[in-house]
Amino acid sequence: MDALYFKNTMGFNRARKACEDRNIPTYETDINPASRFLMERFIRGGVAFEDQGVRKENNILYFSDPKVRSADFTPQLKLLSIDIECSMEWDLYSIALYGEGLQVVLMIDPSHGSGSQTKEYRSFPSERELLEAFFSIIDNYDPDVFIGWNLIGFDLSWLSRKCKALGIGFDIGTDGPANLMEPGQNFNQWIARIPGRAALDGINMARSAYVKADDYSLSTVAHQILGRKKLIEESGNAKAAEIKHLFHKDKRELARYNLEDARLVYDIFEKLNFAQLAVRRTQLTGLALDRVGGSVAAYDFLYLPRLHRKGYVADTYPQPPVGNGAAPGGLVLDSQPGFYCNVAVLDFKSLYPSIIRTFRVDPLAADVVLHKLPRNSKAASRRTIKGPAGLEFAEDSAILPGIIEELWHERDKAKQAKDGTLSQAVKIIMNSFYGVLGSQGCRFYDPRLSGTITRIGQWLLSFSREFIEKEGIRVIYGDTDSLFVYLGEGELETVSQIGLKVSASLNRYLKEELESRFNVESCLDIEFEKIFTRFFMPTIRGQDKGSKKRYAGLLMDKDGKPEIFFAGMESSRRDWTALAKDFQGELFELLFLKYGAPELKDEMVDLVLNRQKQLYVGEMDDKLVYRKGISKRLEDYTKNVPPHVRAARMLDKLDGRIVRYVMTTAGPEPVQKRSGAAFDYDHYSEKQLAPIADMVLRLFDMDYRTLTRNLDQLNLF
DNA sequence: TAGTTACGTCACCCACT
DNA sequence: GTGGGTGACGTAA
Repeated sequence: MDALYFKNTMGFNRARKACEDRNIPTYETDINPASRFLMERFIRGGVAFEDQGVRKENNILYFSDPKVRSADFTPQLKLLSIDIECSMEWDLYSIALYGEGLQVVLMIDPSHGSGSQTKEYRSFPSERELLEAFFSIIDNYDPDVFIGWNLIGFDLSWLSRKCKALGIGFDIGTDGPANLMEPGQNFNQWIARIPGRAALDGINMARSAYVKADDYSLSTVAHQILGRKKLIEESGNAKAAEIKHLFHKDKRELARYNLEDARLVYDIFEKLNFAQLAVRRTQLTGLALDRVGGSVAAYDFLYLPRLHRKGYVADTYPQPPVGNGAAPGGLVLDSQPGFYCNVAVLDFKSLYPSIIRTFRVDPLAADVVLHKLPRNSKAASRRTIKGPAGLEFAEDSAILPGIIEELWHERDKAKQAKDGTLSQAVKIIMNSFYGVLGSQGCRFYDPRLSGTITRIGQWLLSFSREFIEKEGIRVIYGDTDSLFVYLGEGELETVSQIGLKVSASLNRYLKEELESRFNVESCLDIEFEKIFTRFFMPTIRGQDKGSKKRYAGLLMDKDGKPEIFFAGMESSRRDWTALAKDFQGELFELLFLKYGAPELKDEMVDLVLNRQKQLYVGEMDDKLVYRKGISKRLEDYTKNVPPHVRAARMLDKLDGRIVRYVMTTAGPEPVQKRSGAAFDYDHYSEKQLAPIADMVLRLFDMDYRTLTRNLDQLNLF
């Protein structure tokens, strides 16, 4: 293998083309040369420059052909939240800027000049003058990162187009104008190239940090995270109309609204530590601040330099697919439905990463065995490891286990230092490795590799289950890395001790068995994670068979307060109405807190009948909204047309991906555009209340239909 | 500027009664 | 009217 080095990208591209034309195979040619330069030097975020060739101009340092090396540096990023308001007709109304020690709204106001200017409210006669002031404020404030909500896809791209139309540079960088790239063939996102600064979108950050919300509008997320609401709650046309109204009638109020939005984004970033999370992920993966989500890219960045140091290079992506098709996923045990007291959850900590470590799962280590590749270690250490399932690996050639081990230590350190942000960043990356190996988008894709991980996971879960059952403890459910064990009646203290004892002896047993069966040192760790003092496992709707991935349980939270936890149930899904979710919450609160009390059954019947009655008399009208995502273009729903699509088609313009609609006697209607038809209470009773009630009522040999029909006959309403 | 599979539920559609 | 098949969605892990 020859390595070719180039002085510039043009030479690189020319040689690449020449090789392609002559059918000369090349390797890793898809890697961007700048990324290559950084990854081979293990530069991940922090860079040290040697001071030769440094020049300073306009407070900016320029380096020409400097020596660089990696450096440990954690910046405190200076954030600037920006938000624009504009008309549907493409007129700019205002821009709000919010940062530390800076809050100002720039407002278009042709009617008067500098009359009512303050530090926080400045008006301008034209878009051009406003934008020039905007650029000048940015220049003075000198932020590292712009933040916003749909910032790149909306605010920045809007401003970029506006600047182009006005014939002025989009001058928000430190050194030359910013470049906004539309979603196109190679990438499906808006990309902002801003010299000297980055742009981080709150929506992406929220998703990548696993913030769960019914939708990702600023309004919803701000309410959930900060408990604060936007000043204008409408959406779509109503919002546009309100903004237009304010612009013409009450500019100060519009400014207040505009600034509050910018501030909400800023506060969400502060509260959830988004900027620090992005910095930490950059330091762990080497990926640029604004693209830390790329799992495949992160894998390449960490893996390739180490592969080279072992004397190998990887293929250029893409390659024709290897192996045929499918790898299994996690094992999900059949559940034993019913009501329980004291169900403990035993849980493998970071199961897949610990399998990779224990059994040395690795692309190179597999190829070394499969293709008998040369190994450069001493014969004595040329051991191969074969676990309970899947491929065999050459221990001395494995790279990935070492990467995970390093990350594992980082995570332990982070936990010790109580750095939750770092700990979370490490966890996200460790967990992505399995997915990457099973993804066609990765140059190391091989379903035999991902399949080895999942099969060993399945084996471990079954093995653990058998151990626990041999101890005389019932396992009522399990999913991928968890076992739900029934500990029986008794004081919380007593049964918790049993749980702790079982998990400890299981850990010991696993260690011994893996050592003797596979000659490996176990990195697996099963933990007594929590205990539900009350637990409910539902059946599949309309059947007696236990359901999977759905359950409800009663936990004690940190302050010793009882808290109901729902997994997979209607309460944890956005596509059920508040009517159903609130009802389910109330039913389970009653069931769990009053379990064993003689009045439970009567109160349950009362609750069910009451809610139905309230529904029909209109007291629940504000809880009848469904939310459901649209994932295709509206005209592409051809096989069948579900209700949310029917509702969406009634709208002039879809505002976001999620449709909010209600069921009326005239069918589904979007909340933004009601025909005036009445709510279809029968629909809500049958589709939202009945299934929720029946799940619990069957414990008492009752059902919703009988209960409510009897009531009808008694003519109570 | 491409992490994965397993699962439950619903509405719609169509063949059949 | 019924019931099986399927597309779509959102979720667990």
